Amino acid sequence: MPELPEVEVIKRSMAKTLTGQRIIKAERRRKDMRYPLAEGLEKLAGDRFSTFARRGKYLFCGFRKQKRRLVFHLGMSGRLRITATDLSRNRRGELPHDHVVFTTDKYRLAFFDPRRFGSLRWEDDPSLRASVNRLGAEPSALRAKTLRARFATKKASIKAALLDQSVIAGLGNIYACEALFAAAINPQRSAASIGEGEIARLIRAIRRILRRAVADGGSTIKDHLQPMGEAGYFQTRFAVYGRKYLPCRRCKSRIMRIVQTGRATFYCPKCQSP
DNA sequence: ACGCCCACCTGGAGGC
DNA sequence: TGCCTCCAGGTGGGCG
Repeated sequence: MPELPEVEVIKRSMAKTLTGQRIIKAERRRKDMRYPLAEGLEKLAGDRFSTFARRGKYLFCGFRKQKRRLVFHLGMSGRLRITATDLSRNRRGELPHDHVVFTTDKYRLAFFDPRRFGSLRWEDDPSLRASVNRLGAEPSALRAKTLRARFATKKASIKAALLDQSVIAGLGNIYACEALFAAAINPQRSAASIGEGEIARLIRAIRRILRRAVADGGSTIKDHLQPMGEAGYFQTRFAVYGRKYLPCRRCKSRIMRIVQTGRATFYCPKCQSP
């Protein structure tokens, strides 16, 4: 589910609602996720939520007393849900897939993830640190020169390069497709073939798309909801993603769907001609 | 060393 | 209604 804009929207909502909230209870309901869920959450009882930060698709959550931050990754289907009460529970008293639940004076925060590709680890967890250390530049900090140098040695397609988190942190399948359309670059071109002017255009396109997506609350296709339950609306503005055979918004050609490195790529063959 | 395939899971959609 | 197949906003281990 969540790429950079969704994680950013979730982070802002959590910061607004949870900062300073006193934790009454933090419990792990299930630990057999892709990575074992952080241990020792019960020590957070009596502590308070303090800071919220994002790096790539990782969400960092800091506390007043506990030195280490907790780090969420939402995988494909992860959500963070804030409810005022426990009304969200079913007859048996639980929502299935609420793998971690924080209870504060006012709220219940649940880490919900049916597919269990997500993770919740302490920031000093070796596997988490390795992943975060590998991350490339935040889109806001991208420099044309360094990006071009990075692409120059790649044999993969530009689409695959944009999904490589060690090059740019935070882009996923939706926003990679949308950025390539906005920059009028064919997704099958090799990363190394992207020229100076195109790199500059691509960086501007990435920033513009991400900024608009955040402003729209992210993209809600099936899973993503903001913590308080609101949908995102950027999906209504998709130029190509999920629009196979629909007319291009710019030139009316049919949008095509191909598969690159196992992922669907949507593009306009005319606007993004090779 | 890099690029690609695949597994890791669940659930929704669509076909029959 | 049910059953089957395909598909999905990500990541990393393993293999060529």
